[in-house]
Amino acid sequence: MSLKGDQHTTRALNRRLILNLLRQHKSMSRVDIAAQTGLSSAAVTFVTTDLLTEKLIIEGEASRGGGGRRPVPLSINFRSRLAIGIKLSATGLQASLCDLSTAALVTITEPIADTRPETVVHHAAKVVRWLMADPMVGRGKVIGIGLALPGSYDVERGVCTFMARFGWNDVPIADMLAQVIDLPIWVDNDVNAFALALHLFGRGQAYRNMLTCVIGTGVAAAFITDGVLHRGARGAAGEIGHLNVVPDGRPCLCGRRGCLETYWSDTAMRLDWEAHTAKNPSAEPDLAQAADKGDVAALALLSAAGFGVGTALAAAVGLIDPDLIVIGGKSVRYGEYLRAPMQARVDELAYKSRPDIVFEWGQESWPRCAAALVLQKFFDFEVREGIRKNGNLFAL
Amino acid sequence: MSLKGDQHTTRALNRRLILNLLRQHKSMSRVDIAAQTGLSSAAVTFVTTDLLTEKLIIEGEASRGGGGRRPVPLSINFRSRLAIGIKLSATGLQASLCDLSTAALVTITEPIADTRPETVVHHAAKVVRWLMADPMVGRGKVIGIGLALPGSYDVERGVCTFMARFGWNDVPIADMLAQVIDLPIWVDNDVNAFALALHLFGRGQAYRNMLTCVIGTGVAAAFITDGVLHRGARGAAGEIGHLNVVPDGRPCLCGRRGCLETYWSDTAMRLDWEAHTAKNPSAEPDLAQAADKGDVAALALLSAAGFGVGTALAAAVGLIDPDLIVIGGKSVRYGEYLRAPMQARVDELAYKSRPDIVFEWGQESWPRCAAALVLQKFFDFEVREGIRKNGNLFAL
DNA sequence: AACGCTTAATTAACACACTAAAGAAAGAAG
DNA sequence: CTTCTTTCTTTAGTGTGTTAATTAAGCGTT
Repeated sequence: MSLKGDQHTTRALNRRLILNLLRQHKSMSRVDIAAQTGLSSAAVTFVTTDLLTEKLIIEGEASRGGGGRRPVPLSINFRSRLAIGIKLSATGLQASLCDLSTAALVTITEPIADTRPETVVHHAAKVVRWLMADPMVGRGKVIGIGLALPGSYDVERGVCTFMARFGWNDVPIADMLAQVIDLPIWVDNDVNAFALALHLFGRGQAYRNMLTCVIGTGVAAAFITDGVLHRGARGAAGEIGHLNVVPDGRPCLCGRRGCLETYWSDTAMRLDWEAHTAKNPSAEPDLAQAADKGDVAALALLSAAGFGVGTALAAAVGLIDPDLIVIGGKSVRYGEYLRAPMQARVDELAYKSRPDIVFEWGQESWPRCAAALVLQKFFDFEVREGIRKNGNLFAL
Repeated sequence: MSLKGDQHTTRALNRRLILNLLRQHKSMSRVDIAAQTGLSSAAVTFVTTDLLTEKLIIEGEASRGGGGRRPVPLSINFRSRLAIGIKLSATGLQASLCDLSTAALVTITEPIADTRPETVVHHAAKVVRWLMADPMVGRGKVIGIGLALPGSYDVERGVCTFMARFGWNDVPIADMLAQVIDLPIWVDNDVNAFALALHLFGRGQAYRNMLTCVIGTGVAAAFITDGVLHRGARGAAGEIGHLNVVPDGRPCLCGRRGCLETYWSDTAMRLDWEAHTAKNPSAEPDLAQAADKGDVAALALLSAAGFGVGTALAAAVGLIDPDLIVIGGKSVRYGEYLRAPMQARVDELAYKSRPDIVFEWGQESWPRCAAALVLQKFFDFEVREGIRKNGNLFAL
């Protein structure tokens, strides 16, 4: 589905261009924007006055004392709109009210009784109502809800096609939420959300090709190709956790054996370490602290994990040729003990390119990534009422 | 680099939209186009009269006898422009004069004395002059030259970054050719060209996500993500031939050991079969014919190859989630003997999606794919003089 | 054969968003 | 205070789209 062009398209294109420019460089004058975009200064005035009346951007104080009228710095008014990001996991929901920079203003967690879609919808609606009641939330300020799922989501059809840990198959979760929440809802796979968040505001901002991987309950990847998140034909792209690494190895939730994530997910590593400490009562019970103390077994475990994940990443690097690899998830706390062997393995196997691996994760990363699902639409598309109903797809 | 919008952008967008619609459905009336694109019928008239005066499309005879004025079928005038595609390989050049459907009108081969860039440029220029002298070539009919290289090419910088078999490193081949050929020149990796050709006119036309793999002198992949060829950060995407499949295995041209293509490239299989027939003089010397005759060793070899390549493809399938896998290259002649075990292995390992594998290859595939590099620009961009110098990038 | 009905394609009137160029605003320097 | 410089805005003109009316082309009925 290619893009049809009319006047509104032109304006939407330039609006997006300017908004994204301001997102990257935090502040620019109108002439700077004109020079950077190739637009005439008049056109910049037209678009920016629109954005100013919508309060989406704000004018700063002119400074710089070189001769002539001083340029007025423009910057995005990050607090002008808010987004709610919800991360769904087996333990429950974690939700944040975020501003346009994905800064989390309020965060709450909500346990869920069971994993049925109806239950999830119920709790999600409750969480949204709670966050919407915050005094920061003015009329029309929240532009949408982002939901990040630990499973496959088909954006075209709007259904969660598969989520092993929840037993979901073809659940139209977006529609179900839309029945109880009167706001635009954007759903996607959680690692896709991570990739988008990094591309919009994180380390990946400067790069057009990026590979991301989250090591937590499982191991999953996602990647940005030429500045666009690649979701795959059925929204199933980024699968590396179920790569077979040991023929006839440990049984996996997916029903097969020897999958990578049965060995090198954060959960698997924690269980392995627990088994080790059970046999060696003198060992430090926390893997990260044990590594810090120089425990040889702990270092060996993390080194093996780095080697194992690095091997899988190297294959992905050959295929995708990313500028950068970003790792997220709970395992990020192991830091260099995990990163260094991973980088070494990628460097060893990589043929033509050797991208850097960086670790990036925080307490509120998941719900912030979920909020990025909303912001992605905001910065990439025209934000208007009815965009969801508007049939004009904006995909190239 | 996002797209700036002005009047010309709008027209270019709609022009491209209509041109691509006509490329896919071979013939459509103006109302059909209007309905499909969402454009008003007036706009369609404007654009199509432009295209008609440029002789890019032609009106057919109205037929259909249902009441009312009969629609005039429009279709692309495939012979109105021509493109020259050149495939470079260690043995020499193969070049074709192609029409807009990549149909090869004339094909020639030219051996090269050595693999130095200067030599290649010399022979390429000679081949172009020869093809341009064809009586079919009218003034301004040839819209460009496409060159497909068996190595990595960085489209942004315009240099061949790496080509092992030729000993090339950072060779600015496009500029070198531009000095002796006065036509727009588009260079890319050969497997990328294969993927583009399939996406434009081959089996991949209906799909937005496709994985392609060529099994010939080496083994290499390329993929289309969301309708766009993914080239990677340094133009090095699609590497699978140098995946390590046997630790400390056969030595490879790349300097390492155990690479996939040292076992399952067409060349490697042929050599293996030659070694086998040397020991078993009664065996059929041609591997494909031996398989046809039911030779157990031949079938085992092809089956192992299918298993080996299938294993690598399965990893790529998990990552990319393609609609379809298309295999090209000399090995396509082994047909089902190779395809069936390959498909079986992908089906076995694939987690969420099991795309079909199809074989597609012909005598003139390489130069036709090279010509597709030119046509891609033609159908994706506005065709105008000076497009190469025009700084307005058209990438989303 | 004339007339009306239907569908396709074109034309006319208007709207919108850009560019180019002139003008206004805001500060610096003489 | 005037003049210069630079930024930003306004105005006039162009291109491309939309809607609505018109013309074109064929079929069927009287």
